[in-house]
Order: sequence, then structure tokens, then C-alpha cells
Amino acid sequence: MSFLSGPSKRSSDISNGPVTYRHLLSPQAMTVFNPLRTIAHCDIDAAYAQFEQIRLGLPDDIPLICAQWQSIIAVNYPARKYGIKRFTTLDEARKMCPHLVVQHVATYRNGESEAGYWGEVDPQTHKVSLDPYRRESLKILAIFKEMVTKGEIEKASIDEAFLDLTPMVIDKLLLLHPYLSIIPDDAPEGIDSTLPPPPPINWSKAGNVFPINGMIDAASQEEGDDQRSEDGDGEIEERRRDCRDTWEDWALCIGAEIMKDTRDEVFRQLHYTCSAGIAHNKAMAKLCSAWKKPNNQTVLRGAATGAFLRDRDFTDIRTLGGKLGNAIATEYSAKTVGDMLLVSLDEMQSRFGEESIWVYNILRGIDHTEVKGRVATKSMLASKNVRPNVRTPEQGHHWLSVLSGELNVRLREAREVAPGLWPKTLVLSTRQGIDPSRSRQTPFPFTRNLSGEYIIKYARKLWDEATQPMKNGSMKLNNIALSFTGLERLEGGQQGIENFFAQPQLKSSIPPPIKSEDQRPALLNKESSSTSTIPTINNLAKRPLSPDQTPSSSSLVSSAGPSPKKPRLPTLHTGTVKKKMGLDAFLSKKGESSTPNYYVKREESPSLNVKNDLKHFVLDDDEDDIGLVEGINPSKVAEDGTWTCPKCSHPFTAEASSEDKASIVKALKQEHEDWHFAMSLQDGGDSSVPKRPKVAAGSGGTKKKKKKVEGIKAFFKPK
DNA sequence: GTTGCGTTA
DNA sequence: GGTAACGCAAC
Repeated sequence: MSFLSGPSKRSSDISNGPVTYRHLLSPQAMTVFNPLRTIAHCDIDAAYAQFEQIRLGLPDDIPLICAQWQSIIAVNYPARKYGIKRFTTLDEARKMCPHLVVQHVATYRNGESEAGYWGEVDPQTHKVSLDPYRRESLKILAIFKEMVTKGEIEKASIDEAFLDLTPMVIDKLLLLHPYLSIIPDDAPEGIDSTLPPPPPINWSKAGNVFPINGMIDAASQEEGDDQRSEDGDGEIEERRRDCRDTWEDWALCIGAEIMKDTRDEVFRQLHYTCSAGIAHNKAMAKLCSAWKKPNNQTVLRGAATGAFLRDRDFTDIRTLGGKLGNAIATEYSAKTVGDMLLVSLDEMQSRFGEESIWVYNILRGIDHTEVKGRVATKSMLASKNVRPNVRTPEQGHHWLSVLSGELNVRLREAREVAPGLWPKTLVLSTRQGIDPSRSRQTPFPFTRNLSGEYIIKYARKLWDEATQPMKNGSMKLNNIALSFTGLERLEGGQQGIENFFAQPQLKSSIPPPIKSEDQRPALLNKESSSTSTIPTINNLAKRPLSPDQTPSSSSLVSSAGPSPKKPRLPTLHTGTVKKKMGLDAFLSKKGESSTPNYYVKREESPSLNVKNDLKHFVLDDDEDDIGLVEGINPSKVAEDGTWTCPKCSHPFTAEASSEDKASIVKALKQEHEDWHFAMSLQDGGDSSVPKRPKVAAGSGGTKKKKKKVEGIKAFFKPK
């Protein structure tokens, strides 16, 4: 695109000029720089709490919280009236509001393949499931798509989305003002002529319109410097006075109406209320959606962004909420956006590198990041903070089976909607204490016979690798997580994926009989996700934390502190000495040249049935490979394929042909033993494990790595 | 391209 | 506390 070169470097080119016919009519002008760009951010009010309220069929006005173990993870608005907050304890909350409804999130109970809501939950034996919420989230997304047929929709989290309303807004604008679609013959500059002045706007269906002169009602804002005159005439009069409506405002107003209709539709279909922000870009829309809550929306016009941003803590801005924002705050002793406005671009760039133009812009309400039409989810994580800590492989294996079971359910479910969906890799991560978590991954070969067992097979393999260095008894894991990444829809051959992947649904996690005549997917193309009929909004914007490898930012870094192993890492150890620092510093990792041996090189581990370079797409239905997992079984499945639990004498058998019977019973046995194990955990089974001093594996590597981490933390100290 | 880690939300 | 996306650096 022509914007890619030259002009796009200046933030002032297109968006600051007047709106022209080109902005309205030229497909080439539909970029992130189009002044009519209209973006909405929408989030569900106290999402989890609302989801539970509706699931339970409760009226809107009763106070309800959603709990996870002993913590509160969502508080609905009626409950907020009692002063209940996210960090209030359950007991306090119940005191503050005796008739409070407390609903715990769904959990998987041991050995069960489906999450549910139970009377009693125990973090030692249950695993939280957010699946019900993901399902609601998808329903909401579907309504967004139903209502916003033309622009991209980006799921930002389980309860938030960005919507690019621009294409719909432009259509509507042309519909409302047909004369705009005809460039007058006498237009001085043809398609680049400025549009005629717009008629006044009727904002009555747009929701709140943030006033240009600052806060009118101080509902959520502490101090507004009251610029406006005394008359006490309120919002209406204020609007009249600043009604220098522009075509950009028209776009926002139309966008707001679309958003209002969309929110109404969500409520009509699902009974969820949500709040939205409508602005010219993502960062402003996001801030804006939080302005009036719940069940409300706010429009931020270009002319009002100064007043809107000025007194705001700049770390409230998306992407500045972390270490980067903190470092900037420290560097300039700044708190509000207004404070930061005093810092020149040159100044910022000399300290934080060329890429800080992005920060400079966003502080001025400019953000060119695009709304990505995100289709499917790209990863699935099942994570568990284990208590008591896991100290033995057996305990580890137990949780692996729980996590595998969950992933099994989730992948299956996802495949019902997206046939052929399959993860490239399986990742295991573990954490000890407050150390950063460590992960190991492996390709995840395709199988028709997906099951919890199949996942466990690979999970155990990773486990063995990951815990290799802990063989000395230093194992004390407090978190275990298993995830699928690189989730993608494989495409089948001539028959089409639907055919290829269609198969009888299994109702349990028991692996079905092995089939050796499986085919493999014929081809593996990526599907293009962008199917929009309008021209794509080009990615011309620098992302907040985009690659910053320009010589300027790295070479300008002069480090004074102890020399880091990586030259790109700034090593400022205190905030007192000013140094140049690239934004990329925040991306640099703590990796070290001297890492423990076992991390330096991956072992040439025996391949997991990777038969050719199709790698993970290779079919792997060889259930006998389960044998590669060393059993912890004290007793064996008998030759007749039956088994009796030595602990509780429960007999197990299966109705199937003799070969299948054995493998089914094997699986049942594993599951059953896991259950016993889980029960033993409840009784403090962990305590029998002798405690050993932690021993660092390898040479001094571990220590060095740790030191480094702390060094950086010391500089980027959390608020 | 893969692996492992870090940052942000 | 449980998820998710994405980017980098070193293989």
C-alpha cells in the first residue's frame, strides 16, 4: 500500500486533515489512518457473576458473587452496593450482605470427565473449569457477528471484544447522506476534496457522549478542572455549545447506534448486560467502555480526548499497565497523561528508543493498532495450582491425568464446532515456589482416537524430561499446567475435512479399539481467516511492543551496571541514573548464556512416532505406546482382561472383544487408581515424602540465571 | 521452523 | 488463581 512508505511515518498526515471523499469512497483509504475509523470495545459487566446469575435463573437485582476456592472472582452490581469487592474475603462478604448468593465456579471432580457444580469443592481434589464461561463467551461473540456483519471482530478475552465498525458506519453514512457518494463536478481537488460541512448530529441514541470541556458529572473522576461556565445548565447545554459536529463525529454516532443495537440484542437473547466504548481507536475505546458501568456506553469524540485523558493515570492505558508503564513513570516522575504530555518526542526517544513514538501517540489518543479478526482460539491451557505441592512422580501423574482429561474434553468440544481442529504441540509447564515456570513441549501427532489417555501418553513423556533434574528429590511443584498450542484447522483431501474427521463420538475417555487402516490428512493448508469483503485495514501501525531491533534503540543503550550477557538488555540497577533504554528492553528475556546443562540442549529424545517431516500431523493410533509410560500399578490386568482393585476389591471388566477388553480395563484401572491416589492426597498423602534440600542441577548456571532475574526485577520493581 | 521464556491483560 | 495472545532469542 502506498501508506506503507513515507507519509505513514508521520502521525499527522491523514488523520489530522479534513475528511475527503476519498476517505469515504476509496477502498484504498480504508486503513487504520482513515479519520472515519470507528472502533468499539465491549465488555460484559461482571461477566462470571452474570453468567452464574442467568444460569441459576435468578433475577437481575439480587447480590451474587462468583467464587473460586476462598476467593471472589466476580461481584455483580447489586452486590457491589454492599461494598463487596474482588479482594473481599468470602466471610467478610457474607457479613456485609447476609443474603448474598455465593456461587462457586464449575470444577472437575476426580476421575470425572465432565465439569459440574457441586455442593462442596476442595482445591486438593477438584480442578476449576472455566468452560461454562467460554461457552457463554462464544454465544456473545456469535451475536456480535450476527449484528456486525461487515467489520472485524476481535475477541480480547473471555468477556471483552473489539469491533471494527468502520465498514458498517461508512455504509450507513452514505445511506443517510446519499449526496456524499457523488463527487461534485466542481470539486476543486476531485476525490481529495473536503466534504461539505455536516448537518448537526442527533446523539440521542448514542449513549453518553464525553463532553469536550471536561467532566460534567464527577461520577467516576476525582477532580475535573472545571473549565465550563457557571450556568449550571448541565449536559444538554454543554453539548449545544460544543456542537461543532464533524463527519468524524457522525461516524462515531452511527457506530454508537450500531453498538447500542448490538448490546440490546445480547440482552434480548442472553440477558447479559454489557458496557461499551466507541472511539476512533482501540486504546480509546477500551478506556471509554469503563467510563459508565454497568449497562452503558460512552462515545469519545476526537475533540474530547484531551479532556478525557488529561487527568487519567497513564498506566490505565492498555499496554502501559505493566513494567513499561512503570519504568516510564519512574523515569519522568509522571503519573497522569497530562504529566507525560510535557515530555517531548525527542526526549522520550532518546531514553526509550525510536519506537516510543507509539507511546507518545497513545498519550495523545492516537492508536493505529488494528482490530484483528480473530477466529479460533490458538491455544488451550489447563492449569492447576496444586496443594499440597507435588513431590513425587505419582502425584504428578495424577494431576497430569486430570489436566489431560480436561484438555480432552475441551478439544473435543472445540472440534464439534471446528472439525479438524488440532494442536501442533502439547506443552507441559511446571513451577516451583516463586521461580519462573519452566516448560517443555512436544509435537502432538494427530489421532482419530483422541482420549485422555492419548494426551497423558505425551504429557508423561514431557513430565519425565521436565523432572529429570529433580531426580535428586528437589521436586516441590506448586503449579502444573498442560496446554495445546498452535491450534489450527487441518484441511482434508478431496473428501473434505468434514468427511475425513467425522467419526463416532466416544462417550467416555476410554480409548476405542485400535484401527490400523487410518489415513492421514491429505493436505494441510492454512485457511485464510480474513474473509471480509471490504479492503483489509492495513497493519501500518507499530504495535505497542513491536519488534524493536533498530540499531538506534539498541546501539544507543549505554549500560553502566554489571555487564549483562545480552548487550540489548539495559542494566540500569537504580532509577537514579538516567540511561537510554530501548522499549525492547521489556521484551528481552532473562535468558542467560550459562544456563544449566539440561537446558542448553534438548536431549535427542526418542521420537514420538514422528515418522516423517509431517511431524505432528502424522497419525498416531498406536495405543500400545502407552506402555512407554512406566506404570505405577501395583497389580496387573489379568489375562482374561479383568482386574480387581487391591485397595477396595472393586472388580473391573468390559464388554468387548478380548484385545479391546484388556486395553479398556487398563484405562479403567488407571482412572480408578488415580482416584485412590487423589483420595490419599486428601488424607495428607504428601506428608510421607521426605523433605530434601534443594540442589541445583548442573554447574553454577541456575544461580546465575536467578541472579539475573532479580537484577531486572530490582530495576523494574513492581508498583 | 521449533523451543522456552517473558510481558501484558 | 486460571487463561490467553504474542514477541523474542537461541537453536
